[in-house]
Formats: sequence, structure tokens, C-alpha cells
Amino acid sequence: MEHKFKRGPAMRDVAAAAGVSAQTVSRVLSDHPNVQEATRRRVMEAVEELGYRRNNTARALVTGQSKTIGVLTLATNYYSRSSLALGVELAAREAGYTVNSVTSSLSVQALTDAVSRLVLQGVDGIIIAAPLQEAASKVRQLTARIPTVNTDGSSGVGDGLVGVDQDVAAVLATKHLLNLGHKTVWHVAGPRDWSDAAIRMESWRRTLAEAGCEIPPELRGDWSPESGYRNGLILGRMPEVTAILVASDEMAFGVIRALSELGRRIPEDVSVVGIDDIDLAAYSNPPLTTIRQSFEDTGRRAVLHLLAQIADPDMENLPELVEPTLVVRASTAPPPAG
Amino acid sequence: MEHKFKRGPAMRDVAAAAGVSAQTVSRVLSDHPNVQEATRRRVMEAVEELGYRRNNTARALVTGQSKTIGVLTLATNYYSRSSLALGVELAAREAGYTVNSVTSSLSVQALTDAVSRLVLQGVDGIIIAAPLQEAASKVRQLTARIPTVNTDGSSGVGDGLVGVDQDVAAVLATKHLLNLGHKTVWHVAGPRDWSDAAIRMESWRRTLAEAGCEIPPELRGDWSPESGYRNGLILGRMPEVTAILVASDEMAFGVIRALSELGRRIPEDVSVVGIDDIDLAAYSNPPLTTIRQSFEDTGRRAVLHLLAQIADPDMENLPELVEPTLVVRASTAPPPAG
DNA sequence: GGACAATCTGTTATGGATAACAAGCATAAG
DNA sequence: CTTATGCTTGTTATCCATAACAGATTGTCC
Repeated sequence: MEHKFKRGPAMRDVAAAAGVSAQTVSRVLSDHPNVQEATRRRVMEAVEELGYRRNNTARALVTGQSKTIGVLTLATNYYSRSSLALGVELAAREAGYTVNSVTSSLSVQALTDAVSRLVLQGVDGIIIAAPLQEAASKVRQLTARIPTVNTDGSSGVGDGLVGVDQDVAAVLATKHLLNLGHKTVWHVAGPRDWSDAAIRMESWRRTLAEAGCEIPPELRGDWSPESGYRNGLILGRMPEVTAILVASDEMAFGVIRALSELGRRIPEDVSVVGIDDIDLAAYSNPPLTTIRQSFEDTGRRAVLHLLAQIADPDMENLPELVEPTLVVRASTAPPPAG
Repeated sequence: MEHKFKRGPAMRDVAAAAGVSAQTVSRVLSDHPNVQEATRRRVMEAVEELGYRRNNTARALVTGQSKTIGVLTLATNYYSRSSLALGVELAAREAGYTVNSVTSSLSVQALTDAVSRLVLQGVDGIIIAAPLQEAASKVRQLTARIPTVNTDGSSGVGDGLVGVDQDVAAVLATKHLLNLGHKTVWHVAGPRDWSDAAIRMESWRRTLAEAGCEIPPELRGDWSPESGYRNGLILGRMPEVTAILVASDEMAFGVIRALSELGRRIPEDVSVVGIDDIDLAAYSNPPLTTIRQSFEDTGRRAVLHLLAQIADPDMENLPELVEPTLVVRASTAPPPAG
């Protein structure tokens, strides 16, 4: 029996059908100028008739360009990850590129493996949306021959960096709470490995220090709503806590849930600020005051930065940071009187 | 100046360095059995020394297998999309495949373009996580030579279908509400284009009919929290509404928000059930009763199904549906007395 | 008319790997 | 000792498209 999924016709078949050489077919399909109209038509007809589609693998081999961008994200399902991936895909498509995605855990082994897969896959450039930390040097070795952009700050020297200014994010949020009259602001931080999380924490601390406020010990989450919940159960038991900056909206949902269960009203008793402005933030109960940073936009800009680097490998490769904005909703208010 | 990103060494370079033929290098790297240990070692040393990495593009060209799976999702950022994509990536990786992702809008043009890109990219198989509707026939034409799996029911004949049994989902949810004593259940449905949404609605209706309940007119959303909110503002104004089945958790968040704003308490005045069980569902206010369906698992199963098809193109290609489960949380309760 | 440019098309080499075949050699079997 | 067998390695053809070069044709200008 004949195989169900077989290879399609090749360029030479089209050439034969149209009575021209393969090179001419190639020229027609690549919109080269010097092809006679009659020939072009004949070729196109043959293409139609045979249902021919150009083999991009062969193209990639001979041109050395796969027109593919690799994206490395973490194997989690947080809003930021998917949102960024979406931005990458959209921008890549507009530029005529497709996207190869790989995911990884945070271990050095997993990260280097993941990058390795992308390199082997022959991508033209790589976007790394994960904190590399100790994996940084090994990864840099792997990507030595390929343009690379990072979206988490830790990447360090040598690679492109595109993202949102996390310092501004934390400062905006902390100041918002202080301006409302809170004595100080507590913080549920993100995981240690993330430099975005580290920067937010540092900036929160600095802002408090500059305002002459007491600096409470920070609590740690792992970006999950559940970790927010756990930390919320602790914070809710301390009457002196009136303002909390949570390092992500998803954790903030958990914090709010825990506070509610402990009978602390939001924002009357406790104000909560998140970071990210995920789609659901406006529809939490109460709606969440947060810092808007568009991951989709970050993804887009990462692609553009990468393409620029692909086009001109010797370009100046400066970090590119965007300013986030404060979105005030109902989860923040002045502290309770007394 | 030398180019910064140049091509790496080829197999023949390794061969030369090790004093063997390219074919032997290929054998070593493909773990062929009949290679002498000494030779193998020499080759591996040369590989190490030159930092050689096998060129998958060339491999794909000659073997006709790219070890790549294509995934088509919609260009939205809902939980289901990213969750499924994650499952696909994980399962693909375990099987030694990488993932090529494309997104699309719902138009026929966009859908066929997207599939086209995947085909051109030379993927070994395609997972379509979008409702095709009128695009179905054109898409089927494009994928004639490539194994394909769909995860939204509309796909119809000829392709693999993997997903969650949406009928069961809607029945579970509706019955849960009826069992609590509600006279009937209102429904905020998903968009028309989605057969998953259509099935949920049909099953909701049937369940009500079988129970002899009045069937209220359905309301329509587009999966967004915002659309849930809009519909919630309508439902909240009708005192007779005591139970609502919302076709997705994200819309349910919007519905709950709207009801709260209108002063209707959940679950005391109105019960709300969602579908999906997204991570945040357990941390909404109140926690959301919902139907759990693992998109990640659907993604995984889609990959396995696809790989089976790739391995044996003539296999029987039956639909594969998984049963969802009801997760009862605090957003549902018996109707208010009187 | 002849030289030269511009246009159109074809030929050959190339990219990097693998499949299929062939050959050398050592060992086993008869 | 010879033939058969298996192991190890090399040679050649192939996958499909494009780049670089070359040939043919037409047109242009002096």
C-alpha cells in the first residue's frame, strides 16, 4: 500500500512541468526581477497544478538562515510567560520569522539543554525569558555564534537585554502606598533566582529607606497564587500590617484571599498592590491596584532587538528598558484611622 | 573584520580531525552499534575539541524528518492556550521533538496562513488548538501530507481529535447547581465559533430540559473577563437569577465582579460555576466552583496521539476524549430561601 | 556594422548530513 | 585451507534549493 504521508513534489518537478530549469523556478518564487512574464506565468501554473510548496529546510541549509527565532521560557504557566511568548510570536510573524519554543526548569542542566536544543535546531536568534544565574556562562558559550536577547536582568554582560524597568515598578508601587499615608509597606517578594524579583525587592527597600520608614523583613513567594496565599495567612495575623506590595498579581490574588479569610477587609484594613496588571487584575475582588508592564510588548521588543542584531551583528547592543505605569484600582486606600 | 556570527565546523571537519570518514562520525553521533571503541573515542574527542554540533537542518533535509511539531493556537492570552502549549512542549521534548508555534486569528485567511507556515517549516506533525469552522476544508487540504490533531471539536472528519469531553463538563456543572435546589441555571456561553462552547451550551440546555426546568436564553461572551463582566451586569439586575454557569473561569471572574458591584452576594444570592479550573480559580473571592479540565494534559495527549500517527500513518484515528471533574468551592450554595 | 549593456535562462557547485552499497579484514565453520 | 559471516570503515548518491557563473538573445549606441 502506498504511504499516506509522502514527500511532495520538488522544485525540479515544477521545472519539468513548466519546461524550464529549476533555477528559473527558484527565481520566480523568490520574486527575482529578470524573469519574463510568460515564463513566470507558466511556472506559477505548474506550481498550482502540482500543489508545490517550497521546502524551507533545503532553503535554510543553503542560505544558512532558517528564518526562525528560538524562545526559551520556564515550564510554568504564569501569565507573564505566555504573554511574552505571544508577543514574540506576533512580532516574529510580522517579520517573516517563525518561532521555536522550548521550556526549561531553573537548573543549570535544564537551561543549558534547552538552549542547546535551540542551537541545534538552527535558529537564527534566541530570546531567553528566564533567569540564568549560574547557567549564564555555559549558556553564553552555547550562544556564542548566535544573536541572543534576555528579558530577565540577570543575564549580565555580552547579550542584549530587553525588559521593563523593575526599579521603577517597585518604586511606583511603594510610593503609592506611602503617599496614601501608610507608615510602611510590607513585601511579598518573588523567588531568589529571578533578578527581576531581586531588583523589585531592592528598590522597595531603598524607597522605604529614603522615606525614613521602618523596613520590615520581606516574605518570599514563588510567583504562584498558592505561595501568595501562604504568605497572606502570615501577614493577615499581624495587626500592624496595613500595606503590602506583592511582587506579582498572581501572588496578590492569593494574598487577598488569605486576608479575606482572616477577616481583614481590603482596602479598609489592608491595602494590596500587585505587579504585572494581568487581565484578571481588574476583575479580582476588590479590583487590584497594580503596576502595568506589558509582557507582550516586551516580547515584541525583544524580537525587534534580536532582528536588528541578526541584521548587523556588530551593532551596539545596549540594554533597552521600558517604564511601567501605576494602575490604581480599589485594593488600595489610606490606612485605617488610629 | 571577521564576522561575529559565523558557521561552525561541519562533520567533515570533525572527520578530518579524527582521521576518519564523515560517515563514521555520523555513525558515532547516531549511536550506531558497529563502531570500534577506539574510533568512537577519537571522534568524540575531535567533536569536543572543535565544539562541533550536528546541523539539524541538513539532517532534516536528508531524512525527511525535522523532529519538530507545529502548534497552532489563537493569538489570545487565555489560560487554556498557554497551558495547552506548555503541555505540548513538555511532551514533545520528552519524545525528542521540538515545537514550532504559530498563532492566528479566527479568520479563514489567517488560519490557513498559519497552517501554511507550519507546513512550509517542514514540521512532522501539526496540533491545531483552534476552531477551524469554514477554514476546515482548506486546512485539510494543506495538511493532507502531514499528520494532524485537533483539540477543538469542530474539526470534523479525517483528522485526529483529542480533548476533554465538553458534554460531560456542562452536564456536571448544570446538575451540581440543580442538585443544590436551584429552579434553573442561566448560562454565559463562549463565542459561536468554538465548538467546545457550542457543545457546552447544548449540553446545558439538554440537562435543563431533561430535568424539566425552564430554559433561559443564553448570554454570549468571548472568553474575556471583560465580557463576563458585561454579562454579569445584566444578570445581576434580574432578581430571578440564582444560578449561573459560565463557560470559562476567566469570564466567571468578570461575572462575579459585576454581581458584587450590584450588591448581590455570592453564593448567598447567586451561585456561580466556571469551567477550566485555572490556577487562580481557587483564589478568587469567593473561591470558584468549577469544572477541572487539564489543558496541559490535553496538550500532552495530543502530542502522543500525533506521534503515534507519525509512526504509523495508517493507524486507526479515533477521537480521544477525557472526562472532566467537578471541583466544588465556595461560589455555589443552595438558592436563597423564598 | 560592431561593441557593449541589459535581459533572460541554464549549468554547475554548494550547503551538511545520511542511506545504500561496497570493500577490507578477522573470525568461525566446514 | 576455503568459504561464509560479521564487524568496521569508506565511497558515492541523494535530499532540495540557491549562489555564482556562463551562455544566449535582444537592444542600444556610436
